[in-house]
Amino acid sequence: MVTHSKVEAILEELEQADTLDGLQSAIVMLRDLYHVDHMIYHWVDSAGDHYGCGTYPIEWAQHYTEQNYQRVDPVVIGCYQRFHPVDWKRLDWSSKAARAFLVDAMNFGVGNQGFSVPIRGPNGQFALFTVNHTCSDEEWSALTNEHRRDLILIGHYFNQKALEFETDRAPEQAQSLSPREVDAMTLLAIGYSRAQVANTLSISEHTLRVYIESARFKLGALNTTHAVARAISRGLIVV
Amino acid sequence: MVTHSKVEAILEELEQADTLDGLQSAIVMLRDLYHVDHMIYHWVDSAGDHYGCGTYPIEWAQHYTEQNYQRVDPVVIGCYQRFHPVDWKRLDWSSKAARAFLVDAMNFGVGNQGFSVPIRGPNGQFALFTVNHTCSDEEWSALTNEHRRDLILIGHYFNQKALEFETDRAPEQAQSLSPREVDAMTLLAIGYSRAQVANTLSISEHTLRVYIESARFKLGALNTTHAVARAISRGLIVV
DNA sequence: TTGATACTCCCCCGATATGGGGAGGGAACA
DNA sequence: TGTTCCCTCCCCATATCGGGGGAGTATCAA
Repeated sequence: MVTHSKVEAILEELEQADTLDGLQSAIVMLRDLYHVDHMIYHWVDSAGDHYGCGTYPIEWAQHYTEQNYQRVDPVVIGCYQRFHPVDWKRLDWSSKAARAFLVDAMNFGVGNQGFSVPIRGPNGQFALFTVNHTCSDEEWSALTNEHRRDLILIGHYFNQKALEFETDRAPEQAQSLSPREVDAMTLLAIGYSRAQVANTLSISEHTLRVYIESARFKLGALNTTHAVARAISRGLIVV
Repeated sequence: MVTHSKVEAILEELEQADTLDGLQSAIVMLRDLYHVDHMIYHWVDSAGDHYGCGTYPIEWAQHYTEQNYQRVDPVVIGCYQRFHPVDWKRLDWSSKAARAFLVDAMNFGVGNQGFSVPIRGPNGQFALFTVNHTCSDEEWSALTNEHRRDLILIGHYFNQKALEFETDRAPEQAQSLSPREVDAMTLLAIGYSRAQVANTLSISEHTLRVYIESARFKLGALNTTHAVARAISRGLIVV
């Protein structure tokens, strides 16, 4: 049983943490406090830079990365489309790749029950805070119902800390797009060709190119598709 | 003073709510419970469709919309770049437009103290949950420190409800992509050219084209950029 | 067994996008 | 009053994309 004062104390301590080691030991403490097998916090993004901490065996974490499992992991895919925390049982495990992934995970010591909190930050940052355990459905349901709100808050504070540590990675984030650039990106994102976009905006195609290049530069993108992708995931345009 | 059991009760009730009126009356209750002048929940969206409820005078809400104040509102701008809730005093009010906005707001009965929780959902959804009051800095600081976590949670549950009501805006079912198609879309989304993607996946460029075309077909996309944009906004890939 | 779905490979060619330049006017901000 | 950013327009060469063909493997499920 976890009392609210305990949760408060944990959050206070989390707020004080100023090293990555502090987060790692915090998550171990949390796991013990809630009497679960595993607790994990990690960033999700297709680029290489991962950040996370938790109690999964390192072999599994490595294997996950090597296999690029986030591409097929139903937890990642499912949470990315949701706002509320979700029990793993409610996710879509029907695909072949998903079932293979699950078998693999359990071979590495991942438990049969899971509960994950999706967390979103500025600039399209996305992270997962997950609790994992081996037990019956009934026990798990009782556990998650009781601690759901604690877990939301703890995930939130965890993410706050992680953002503070990783502040160096998003230095020129405030780069916003000009109205015309937003127009251009938006129309490209809905499938218009350059000629169509230029026509829609009633400007020459040459002018349009300037906007696209400018947006590409601001977004640090390598090409138009990349720029549109970044604009969407940073929430600069809505499609 | 607000006890945790009260917060729990509120959250429970919030979860039960099934009408917009339910949210409106909930927010009035919350305002009274926390003894503040105003409490507001609203979506922030560059497009036209607003959604929100709260206790600001309707004149102010209308005026805000008419003046397109979200473009200059330091609360919106500041929260959009932050993850943690923020006291209005810590925002940047230095611009001329911001000061004019503030004067206008206070003329409409908006209090001098504010505390806003940024909330992010899938597909770039962004909302604000705000508490507003008139009092001294010391009182306000005590109030926000005491209830910060409650407000994060309440904001979260409010948003969850709002998303449920607005579920109609995301009707299209996600036609899932094959692992290879996900690979292709993901690599394209991070700026790789067709040749680079093919090389990275160790397949011929011709094969890659088959995947891209297949994904484009499944996503109903007109070109590669469109396909990537759809894959991202439907949560099929993570960038 | 048959059918469906993924995954892999190959040809040609025209349409389109990209990247490298340069240049001028206007609004806003300090 | 100058600097900075935004909007607008232009040329050219080449890399990339998109559309049209066709064909073989493997796995899984009906």
